[in-house]
Amino acid sequence: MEPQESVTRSLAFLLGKLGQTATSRFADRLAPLGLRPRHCAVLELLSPAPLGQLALAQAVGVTPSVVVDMLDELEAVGALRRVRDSADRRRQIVEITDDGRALALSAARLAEQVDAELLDALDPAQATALREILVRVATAQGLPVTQAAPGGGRTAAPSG
Amino acid sequence: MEPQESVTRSLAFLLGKLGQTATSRFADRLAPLGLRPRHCAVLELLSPAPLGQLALAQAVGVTPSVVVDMLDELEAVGALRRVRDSADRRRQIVEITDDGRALALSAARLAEQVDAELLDALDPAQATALREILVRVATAQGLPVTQAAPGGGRTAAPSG
DNA sequence: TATTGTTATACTCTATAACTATA
DNA sequence: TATAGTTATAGAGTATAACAATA
Repeated sequence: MEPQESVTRSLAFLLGKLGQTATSRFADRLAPLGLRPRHCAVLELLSPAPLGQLALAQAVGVTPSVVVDMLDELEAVGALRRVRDSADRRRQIVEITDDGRALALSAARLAEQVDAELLDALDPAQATALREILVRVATAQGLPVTQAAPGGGRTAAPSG
Repeated sequence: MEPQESVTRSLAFLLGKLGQTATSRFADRLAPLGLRPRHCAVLELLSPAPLGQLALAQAVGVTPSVVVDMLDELEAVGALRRVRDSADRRRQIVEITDDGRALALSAARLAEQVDAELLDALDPAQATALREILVRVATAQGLPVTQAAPGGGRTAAPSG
């Protein structure tokens, strides 16, 4: 890559500022649901199968103490359950509820609305390219990204 | 654009999480310089011409009280000067110094290092496409982006 | 002694509101 | 009365460290 010699045109800065905008807008739309953006990743990662809290923390990419708070809030809304592991009583298995799945779906639709706003300046080909590239970068950086939906639509995990 | 029905694959979420990563890494590299990411935009926006603090706040996209802090810190490092406007003594004209220009340049080089890390998973054409698209989105969203560097920007891809 | 989850705490970033000094 | 800048403060988001229960 050639020298840009400009911070405001660097990916580091653009992603940071754009991410701030995107997150803030998403949070606004999510508020009526009683959710915040970070909660959504938890729900989605729990969707295919239950997880312990430490595994969840690693998957979401936050520190365990943050998971405690998020789980408290999501449990209060009825989006998930903490079940004590009978085999190892230190562990809690976190399971998503039907309400949680419904919330995750609503959240995904709201995210699409924000996306549409952000993509306003782009033609469809660029919009598609942008999403593909970002998914690739995010995956390479170890960030939580759920499996691609085959056929471009539904999330079809090996449901449990 | 088709429904994704996934938050973690939405632009809103991807940009947020990626932005967080990018900003944090950039901040780490910037720390030895006594700068943080947001300072860099100030220096760059001041580069072509001095600005008053309110104009600067609007240009950077933060609230005026934040500008005060940033300016205090940048002034302490000798990166800029606040000059009282003799025509309107309420105003302060903010001017970048030679040291400030040098810092801005160093910062841009550090940003490039972070970019290289982030772009690791992409081929050159995708990397170029990503930057162009993000600049376009950021500009459309009213975020601060300086003019393209003359002579020093492109060549890499057979950009369509 | 190590590990799971929790609590307490602190730090960063950003915004709002009240204040000052000019106008 | 309005405006430029400042101060004080509060909120969200994240991280570290100490702690309880269990292994």
